[in-house]
Parts: sequence; C-alpha cells; structure tokens
Amino acid sequence: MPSATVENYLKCILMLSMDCDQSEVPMGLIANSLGVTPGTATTMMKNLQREKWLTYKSRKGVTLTSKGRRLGMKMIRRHRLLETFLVDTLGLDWSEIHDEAEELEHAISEKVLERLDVFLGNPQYDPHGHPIPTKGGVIRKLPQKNLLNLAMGKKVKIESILDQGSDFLKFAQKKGLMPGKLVEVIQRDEMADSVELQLEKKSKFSLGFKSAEKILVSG
Amino acid sequence: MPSATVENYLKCILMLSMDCDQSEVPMGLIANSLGVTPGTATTMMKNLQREKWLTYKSRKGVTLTSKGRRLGMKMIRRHRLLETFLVDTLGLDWSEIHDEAEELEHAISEKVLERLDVFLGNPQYDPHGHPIPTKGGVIRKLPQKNLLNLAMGKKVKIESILDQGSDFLKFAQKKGLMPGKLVEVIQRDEMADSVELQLEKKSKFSLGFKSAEKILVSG
DNA sequence: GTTTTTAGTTTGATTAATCAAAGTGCCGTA
DNA sequence: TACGGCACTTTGATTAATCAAACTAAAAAC
Ligand SMILES: [Mn+2]
Ligand SMILES: [Mn+2]
Ligand SMILES: [Mn+2]
Ligand SMILES: [Mn+2]
Repeated sequence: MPSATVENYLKCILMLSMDCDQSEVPMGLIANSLGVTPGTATTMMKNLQREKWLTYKSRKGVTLTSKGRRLGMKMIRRHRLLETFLVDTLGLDWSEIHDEAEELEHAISEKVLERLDVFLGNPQYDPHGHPIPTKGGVIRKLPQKNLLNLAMGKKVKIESILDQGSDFLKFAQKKGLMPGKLVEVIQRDEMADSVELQLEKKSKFSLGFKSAEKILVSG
Repeated sequence: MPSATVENYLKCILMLSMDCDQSEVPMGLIANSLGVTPGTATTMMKNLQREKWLTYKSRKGVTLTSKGRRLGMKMIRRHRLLETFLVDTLGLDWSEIHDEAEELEHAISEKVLERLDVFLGNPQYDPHGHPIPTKGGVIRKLPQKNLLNLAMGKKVKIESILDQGSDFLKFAQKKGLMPGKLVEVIQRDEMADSVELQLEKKSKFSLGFKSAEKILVSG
C-alpha cells in the first residue's frame, strides 16, 4: 500500500530519531539524508501527516506515530535481513550490499521475508553489526562506546560500523576493522585528531577522530 | 535506467510476440494482458518508440527493436530465476510465486542475479517448466504438443504449464499435473469438450479442452 | 535591539503513468 | 459501395514525486 518513497522516508526518519534522539526530527536532516531539496521534504511531510504516518510541526520537525514507527521498523528489518542474505548466502562483499538492499526492501513481501529469516537461521545482526529488529518491531540498542570515547590500553571487541559508504567499508575491511575483531587504542593524539590502533596479528595504524567515532565496540 | 513500468511492457510484448508469433503485436493484447486501458497502451507505445525500444505502426501494432528484445529477455530471465529461488530455496508453493517475482524482478541487480544463478546451480527451467533464457538472451522453445493435440493412448511426460493463475496451479498440483510427471490421455469426448487422463499411481480424472491445451508434454 | 544568517516554507512548473470519454479508421457484410 | 461495429487513437484531466527560486521566521551575531 505505501509507496517505496513513503517507505524510504519513514525508515529514514526513524533512523534519524534513533540516533539524534530528540522527539522531533528537523527537515534539514531528512532532506539531506534522502538527497532531496528542503521544499520537497516539507511538502512530503504534510502528505505523510495527512495519512497519519507522523505529526508535523512547522519549523520544528516531525515525530512518527506508532503506525509510522511500525512501518519504519519493518523497513529496517527488511533491509538488514536482505543484507545478511546477500553476504552470507550469495557471497557479496559487505561494501556493495547497501544499495542493493535499498531497492529489494521495497519489493519483498512479508511472506518471503519471513521465509528468508528462517532460511538464514534468524540472524540477530547484519554484516555491519547492526541489530535486526524482531518481527514485532523490537530492536537492540547499539553499544555506546566507540574507538574515540574509549579508555586507552584496553582490548575491546568491534561490534558495529556506523558508516554505510562503500569506500569507508572497503577501507575498514582491508584494515580488519570488522565486527568480532579485537582491537586496542594504543595512543591518542589530540593535535592530529587521530588515534593509533593495534589489531590482533596486524600492524599498527592510525585513524582520524571522525572515523574512530564510527567504530562501535564493547567489553 | 528503464522504469519498472517500461520493463513490464517490454517483457509482456516479448512474451506475446513469442506465442502469437506474428511480427506485429496489436494494442489490444498488450492493454489486456497488462490490465490498462487501450488509450494508455497507445500512449505508452509512442513513448517506447521515442526511446527506441520498439517500432510502432498506428492501428497495426508494435515490433521490438533488438534493444527492446534484449531488455524483455533479461526480464524473463530475472523472473524465472527468482521463481526458481522462491520455490527451491525458500520453499514457497509454485502457485504463490508469480506475483512475488513480478515485483522482485525490477529490484534485483545484474550482479545479484548472476550470483543467484550460480547459487541455484544454473537451472534450465523454472518451477512451471518454463525455460530460463541464458545470460546472453537465448531461450529454448516450448514443446508443441499438449494434452489436447496429442495422440491418445500414449504415455507422455509433462513439460510445462502455460497458466500462471494461482487457482489453476493449485488445482494442477492437487491432481499431480506437474513437470516431470507421466500422463496418458485415455479418452476424448468432443461433445463434452473434455479429455480423460490417467496419471501414474493416481485415479483417472477429466479436464476441459481449454485446460488440456495449457499442459505441454513431450515424448 | 537591530541586523544578518540559516533553516524552513511556498509557489509554480515538470515528468511519468494512468483513466474516461469522445473521436476516427478500417474490415467485413450486405 | 455503403454501413455498422470493433479496435484503436486522441484529448483533457489526475496523482505522486520532484525541483528551482522566491519568500519568511527564528536564531545568532553584533
Ligand atoms: Mn529503499
Ligand atoms: Mn547494514
Ligand atoms: Mn514485473
Ligand atoms: Mn514461471
């Protein structure tokens, strides 16, 4: 019933509301992350409000209704299960699956998705370490710690990569920055805004603050 | 680049041109099999001609260009490989996959499709017994013989079912009319326009001429 | 407290796909 | 050869999604 466009908007708004976590998501973020002009976003929000997917306050932002949150969550589930399938079953590289899933998520039915979930063995995390919501719309929280806000000199496990960009993912893979790997921050240089890392059985290398913040860890 | 709509039109025109096999496909058939009004079909044909997918002769019909045939064939390949995946890998019923594949065929990329082909072991036929075109666009012809034009009293093998309707497919499955099964026409009643069939290890039953024509056989 | 900047809104236009309904060409039968 | 009917085409309108550019409100800067 909802178009692919509506599905994309709601998924996007839900994801923004989850990390920027205020109740209202501003137009700018939405327009920016979907690559449309601000005017398009404004117009769209009014239409989405008319169909009760969200509430819109002029010059404030939008808040999803529970109907809207439900659909947004369903899209995240579809996206992440599909990514898992593309990597685990078909053997694609984790840097090339995001855009594929971005299309397939609108074409796969509930029935096929649930079969796929069973076929994959009910995976809990996608290839980037992102939690897969349950069928009922429950999602685990991401760890708070990352390679920047972490205490130095402690071996931690990489849990999740927050950047979907294929260039960054290729780089991360080459360096071994992938979920499950153990890593230690051995130095931190405020002037150069970079941290020096040591991965098991690898040589040291350094990462800028901005990138370090995108690697979530636990332990 | 081509929209899902364009992809659907070209696949449809190619399929019509393959079985009605004249060089020109008339508007009526196209409009009818896509469920649009004749006016919509006419308008669309002009747009498709503008983009060199086909040539259109007013009140005659259309003929695909090689560019158009290539895309149409690609869509048939996608559709049938996806159907095969849905049945063989995910275990869906052959009566419920057509509509699913109808959507997925527009969302799957060339890259993912070729991986899927390898994963499935390069299947030659889809679950309904329809030949899957090669990557290069070559397709095997369907058998000419069916349960209506066949000589009586000869055991033949079912090759293909020409009806995608879920009701007919459910019925065919229940009766055992599926590719690979052996069947014999034991009687033919012109008055009742029906044929009586005997499948291996099954009780006899009869089928109307119209339905009998939709079951292709060989041997 | 003005002014400037930035973020967001409005307006008018465009494109793809569709329909209903009015109009037209052509083919077969009389 | 004229007529009627069917298949097809044209026209005018609608819907969803988008943009550019003019406009406006609210927050920062001065
Ligand atoms: Mn998407
Ligand atoms: Mn992911
Ligand atoms: Mn389709
Ligand atoms: Mn099929």
